[in-house]
Amino acid sequence: MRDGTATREKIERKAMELFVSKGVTETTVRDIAEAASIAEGALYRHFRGKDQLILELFQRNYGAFAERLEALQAGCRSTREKLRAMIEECARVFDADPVRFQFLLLVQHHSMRRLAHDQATPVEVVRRVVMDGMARGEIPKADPDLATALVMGLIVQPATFKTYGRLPGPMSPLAPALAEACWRVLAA
Amino acid sequence: MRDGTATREKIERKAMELFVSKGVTETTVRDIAEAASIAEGALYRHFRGKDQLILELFQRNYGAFAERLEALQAGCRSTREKLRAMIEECARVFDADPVRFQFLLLVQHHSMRRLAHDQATPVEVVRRVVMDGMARGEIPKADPDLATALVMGLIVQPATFKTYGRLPGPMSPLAPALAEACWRVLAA
Amino acid sequence: MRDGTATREKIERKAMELFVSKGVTETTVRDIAEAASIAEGALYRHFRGKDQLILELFQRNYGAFAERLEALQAGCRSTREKLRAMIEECARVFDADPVRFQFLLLVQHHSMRRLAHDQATPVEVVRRVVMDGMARGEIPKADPDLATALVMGLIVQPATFKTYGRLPGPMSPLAPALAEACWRVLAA
Amino acid sequence: MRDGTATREKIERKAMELFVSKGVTETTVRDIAEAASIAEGALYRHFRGKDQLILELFQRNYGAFAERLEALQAGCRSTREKLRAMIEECARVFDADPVRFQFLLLVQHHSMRRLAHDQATPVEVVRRVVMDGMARGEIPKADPDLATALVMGLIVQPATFKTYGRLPGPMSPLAPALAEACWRVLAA
DNA sequence: GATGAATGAGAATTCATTCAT
DNA sequence: GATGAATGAATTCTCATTCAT
Repeated sequence: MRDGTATREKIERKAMELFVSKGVTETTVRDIAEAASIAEGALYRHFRGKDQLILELFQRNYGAFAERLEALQAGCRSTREKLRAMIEECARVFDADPVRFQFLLLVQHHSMRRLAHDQATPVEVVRRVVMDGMARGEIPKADPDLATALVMGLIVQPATFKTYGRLPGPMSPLAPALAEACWRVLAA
Repeated sequence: MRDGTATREKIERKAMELFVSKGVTETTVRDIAEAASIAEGALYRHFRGKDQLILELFQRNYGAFAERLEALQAGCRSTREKLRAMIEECARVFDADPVRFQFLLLVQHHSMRRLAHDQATPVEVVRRVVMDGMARGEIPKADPDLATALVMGLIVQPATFKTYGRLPGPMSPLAPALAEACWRVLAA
Repeated sequence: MRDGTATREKIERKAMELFVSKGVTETTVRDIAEAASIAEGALYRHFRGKDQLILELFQRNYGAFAERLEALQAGCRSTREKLRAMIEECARVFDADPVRFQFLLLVQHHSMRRLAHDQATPVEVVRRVVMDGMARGEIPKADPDLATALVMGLIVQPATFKTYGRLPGPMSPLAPALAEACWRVLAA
Repeated sequence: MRDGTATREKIERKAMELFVSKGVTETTVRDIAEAASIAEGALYRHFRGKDQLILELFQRNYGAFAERLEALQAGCRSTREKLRAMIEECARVFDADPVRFQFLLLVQHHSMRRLAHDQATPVEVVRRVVMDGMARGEIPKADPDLATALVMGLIVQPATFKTYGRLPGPMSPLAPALAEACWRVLAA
């Protein structure tokens, strides 16, 4: 294996899977190495340590996710469309790679503090869309943070239910209903 | 502290505080013992071990919380009132003892599996209220699990925002707005 | 073993012995634990880690040694007597506990930086005696640092020779010769 | 660098620098490879391993140093001149390449055992000069090992002081004073 | 000859739990 | 009942060395 990139990606994937299924602290470096079929020490050629692996995994995915949401909302005219587009994207990501989505949910509070201050986050994108909607009069004025919390809750909690088997099947078919729920919550 | 009960309660309280502030795995038995001003070994006089402490803490509080919600909803006529009463109770609990509320949020997925199968949970209480509402025609028929997820999201996410400082102040003043949001989401 | 003091002292002694015979980095915590007949983890109840063990061992012994030299020189009238008293003490310490002496020699440069700045060192005591002697006219004026180096060399190198078996027998019988050598080097 | 010799020399030099500044055990093969701008594995093309690198470095330099001292003393008539010439050479070597000098000081005890038994050492050269001086009546008869230790101390300790910054400037200007000190120590 | 990914045998350290006092 | 020293297994991480490319 001349190219370490393949190993690195295998580590990342297996690590995310284990973090999600067992918990971050409960997953040992040995677990990850075994799952990736490499020796324990090999991991350290690719990541400075477990912490940095977690952080890097989080930063890259969280940032990319935020950017995708940002691009999507920027391509929509109305606030309602923006919300729908973002929710659809969330559902798409969840279905395409549930582990990735759950990983972000899992470590977000722990890794958030160590995030670069200028890095965009999905929550901030949602918050900005909500505030813009209020500024433009498309949504009645209200506490933007509470509104953001409500929108996030309507997305995150169904995803959590799906993760723990309380809701069966893929997420995407629910997207329209979630978008509708968001709109009802925000609209007068 | 002539009575072992006082020590036991101190252990429980300090343990919850540490679990919430540092994480469960990150909190050591020594941490708990120090915070409770007892020797490490003394903890084992009151609990079989760390795991059992966590489980017991979770079971008792989760169960009691579910019972309170159950009693409240049973005392209300309409589904709308039931929801409002439950949300107010959640907010009250959060404000009265944020640590306890956050602890339940924190370990719910981890400890859930080991829960006695017949034990009631807050989620089940909410789910039953929602289903009853649909059966009674007070709420339009829809997927009851999705509906439950949405209601839970509208409660849990604001609490999470408060926990991480994204939303200031106590939770109770938000209760009416959350109840209203729930109703809009559930109603046709 | 209710009292941890005995264990602690056993750790300190065995650690010094191993450090001197194998080298500091080459001595593992397991080596020390085995030599002290305790489990590896037990060491950490007495010392925060290997580094702190080394530092504490050094600080206490180096400081105590400096104080003994200081007290001895203070009790002497002339510079010549001061030097002789200090050299005799060095030889006595070497003979009474060669491991301790060699340990100080071994880690002095490594641990010196982390020494509290106000802590006295044997080198400083010697340097002060030399400077006083020059100020009082008992020794011809010269570079005090070079003079200190020469005196130290006349003590340390024989000790090193003894350590590596180039010089047999105890150190104390050599003390008069070393004191005489010092005086010749310093005197006009 | 078309010639492997250049690479080998770069490895040797950088290794010595690192050994002196960080310690031998604390210097990793990777450290050396990085400093020498080669890949980790490439080092093994030139040396069988880290240990052999150290040993080779030591043997060659220690032996060459001994030979230089031997040649110098052989070219002098009196013991006093021999000592002066050797001390001047030590100072010259120290000033020309302090790292090399310090490296020898550093690993001498560690590497000494593995030295070929017939290889000359600087200590032995000094010892022979001292013994000859006694045999010839130029130095009063005394324990030749002790005398050797004293001479070595008067050279090594100032070098150590210089290494750790206790004595400023180059070593060569001190040579006459050191030679004088040696003579006083040895002479009746 | 060079590269650097991979190995695997430890290294230091942590921590739930036990147990002598 | 309480104490805290001791245990021992597990964890993260290091590093000399090997080897496929």
